[in-house]
Amino acid sequence: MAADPAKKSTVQRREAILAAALAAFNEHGVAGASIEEIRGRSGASVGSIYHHFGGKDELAGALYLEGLADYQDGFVSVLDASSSTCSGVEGAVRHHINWIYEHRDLARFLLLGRDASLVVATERPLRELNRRFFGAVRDWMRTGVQAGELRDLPPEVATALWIGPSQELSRYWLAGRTQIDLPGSAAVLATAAWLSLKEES
Amino acid sequence: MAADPAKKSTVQRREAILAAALAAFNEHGVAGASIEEIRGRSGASVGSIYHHFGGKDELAGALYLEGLADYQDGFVSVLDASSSTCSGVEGAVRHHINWIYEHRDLARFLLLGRDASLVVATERPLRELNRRFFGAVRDWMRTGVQAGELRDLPPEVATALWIGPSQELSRYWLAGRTQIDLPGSAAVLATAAWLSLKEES
Amino acid sequence: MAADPAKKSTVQRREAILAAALAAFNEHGVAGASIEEIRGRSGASVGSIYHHFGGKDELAGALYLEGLADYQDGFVSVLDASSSTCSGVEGAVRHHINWIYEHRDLARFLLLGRDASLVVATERPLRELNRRFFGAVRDWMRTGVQAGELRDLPPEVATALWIGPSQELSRYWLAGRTQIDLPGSAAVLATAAWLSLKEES
Amino acid sequence: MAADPAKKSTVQRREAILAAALAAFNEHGVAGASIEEIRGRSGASVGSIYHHFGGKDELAGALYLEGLADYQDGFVSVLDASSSTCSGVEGAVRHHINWIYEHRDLARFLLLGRDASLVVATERPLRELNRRFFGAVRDWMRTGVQAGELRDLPPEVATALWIGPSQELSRYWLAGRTQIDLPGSAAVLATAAWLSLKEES
DNA sequence: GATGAATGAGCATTCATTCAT
DNA sequence: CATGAATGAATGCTCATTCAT
Repeated sequence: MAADPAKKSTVQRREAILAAALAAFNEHGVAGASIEEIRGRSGASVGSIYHHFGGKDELAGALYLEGLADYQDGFVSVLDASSSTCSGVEGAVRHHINWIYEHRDLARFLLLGRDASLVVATERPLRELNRRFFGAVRDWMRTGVQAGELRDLPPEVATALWIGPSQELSRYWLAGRTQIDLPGSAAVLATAAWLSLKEES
Repeated sequence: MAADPAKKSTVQRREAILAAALAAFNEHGVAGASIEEIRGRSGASVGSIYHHFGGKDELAGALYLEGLADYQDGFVSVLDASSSTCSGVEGAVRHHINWIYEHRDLARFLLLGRDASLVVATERPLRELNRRFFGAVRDWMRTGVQAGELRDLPPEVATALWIGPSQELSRYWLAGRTQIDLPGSAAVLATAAWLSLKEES
Repeated sequence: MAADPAKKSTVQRREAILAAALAAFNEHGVAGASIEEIRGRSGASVGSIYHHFGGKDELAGALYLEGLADYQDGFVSVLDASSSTCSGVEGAVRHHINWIYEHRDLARFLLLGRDASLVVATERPLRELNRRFFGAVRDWMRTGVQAGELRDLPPEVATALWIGPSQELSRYWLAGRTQIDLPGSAAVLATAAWLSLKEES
Repeated sequence: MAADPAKKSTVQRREAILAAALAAFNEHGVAGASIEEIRGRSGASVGSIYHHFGGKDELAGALYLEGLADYQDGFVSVLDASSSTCSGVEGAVRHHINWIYEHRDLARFLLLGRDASLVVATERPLRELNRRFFGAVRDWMRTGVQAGELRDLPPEVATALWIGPSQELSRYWLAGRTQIDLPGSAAVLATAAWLSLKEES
């Protein structure tokens, strides 16, 4: 018997709910979006949403963690695949710009929507995710420092110099200033990042 | 007749409400904070809050606009008082760091709390405020560009390079990473900003 | 200016809610009654119910405690006013029957409705109420025991012999067996209680 | 083929569900307990519970009727086996105390949990059960009255005098006053019952 | 200006019940 | 007979806002 094409699989249902929630959260914020809206957008029933995610905050948490993990995985992959310190620094900037450009809705949620409820609902796994990511990044940077190619800066300062401008420009772009050419700015931002981080010879 | 020391003046009442609202908004977000909590923290009555501000969103808007205006005024003052392009760029970074360091609660609200409801309640005056601020900053930069001292970049990109790293580090700091030495990082960030913006000779 | 007769005072509002809740709880149990029903019966708004009582369980608790306190006060008054041990024992039985007969709805709630939620919501003041009541009753009985007029029994057993039959008959009556003549049974129950409790000479 | 030891027989499944339901009902009341909790405690699936009992109210009804029938059967057996009116009256009291002592969870459900929903779900068979039981008891008492050994009292009053004190003490005990010696009080309660019911010579 | 009781729309969440597998 | 995902009506409760005093 062939599968009923009108019937969604469990996985499809889950993803439909996530997509609907992302749109609703971006429009009204997590606190401002109602389950009813997510229900309507996703085609799922209220009970099904609760069955899959347990509650609105957990739903927001799932979105946040999935998005963050995807971004961080890509970032680390770029570093691992880089042939030089310079290309690693610049490649990470390009990945940053690129990821946001290609996942704008998710990026909007990650960068602009930091709601108070999120912190609570995802604290534990979020910490773990960040611990691993920042650990990996710091290890990579330390190698560059020891090779005399990167300035020896506090990790947070180095990260801010590296990603801060891209992050800031992305926020402008995500907030709706459509006249910004985000991908077109990647080269300038990448070069500037390397200029800020490299050890002066 | 002597003033009743237990009776707050109108101004004091207003400020008590603003302070209470700021704390509540930072803890739970604008949408998550209740008038009841602000009432309790401020010692004012529900009616009094409505009398002074008209509603929760307007209260949030007042906080946002007051904070933003103060920050922007300081920024422009630094530029106006600077004796050189370099000292203007670096001074603005120092002002940024300094203002956040000295107004951390307000800064937390401005940088981390961007709630959806705010946009609606303050759209008009917010636009006006930003229009003036960015106009003044662009004018100042244009002068530097024409003098051959600043790179000719799209305004948003220039702003991102200038303030992005400080903004990013401030976010880390405001989010609670207390091991960060924010004021101590000002010099590095200021120098890096100038390095990113100055026209290569 | 005369008071608007259509406007209920705060006290009247409170009592209207209590009366509506009592009826609803007796009909469907505390868990089965909805706030909506209490709202409809009382004429108050949902918010007003919450303003006055804080929640459904607290509302049930308030009813329970007020009813119990009234019953217990009457019981102790009878003992205090009795001229002899025999008249005290018998008078208490008559008070028991009489109180239930005259407060049948409240009695139904107290005797038949013991919901799980009640225990939690009223635990502390309920304990205190019972502590005082049973303490007073035991003191009174102890005097009778020392005078050689009452049997020396464990307090719970004495109470059971004293009030148990009246309680049981009241339950039948409250449950709806309308053919029972509750007041008319008081004499028999009072005499039997004294027969069960008095020291055989 | 050998039976899978991990697989419960139909009867075992049924009893596991009944036991889980009894515990859940005693903890939260019938209205307050959820099928989900019963599912978790019993190890059965939601569907299985519905297959065996049809619904929550029917489940509660089955527990109630099974318990009541067992209690009543024992009561009537004691009367039938009694060699004298006195030993019948006293034996019934002892059976009452004993049954509750040995079936405390079931007794708690029968005596303390009278929920509104029960009445509806079990009305018909419950009436029938009680009709037979009270009919048998009244017949037995009538014989004693005609023999001049028992007082001629309205049946409900006689029942209240007979069982009321035991019932009342049992309620205290079931409610958790663990310092009560229930079995040890049987003799006193039995003697008192006979004293209350016997015709004065 | 200040107060706080009253309002009632709106919302998250629960839960009995069904049914396809 | 067993399973558990799906359903959606029902409900307790919150909270911004109003307004008579």
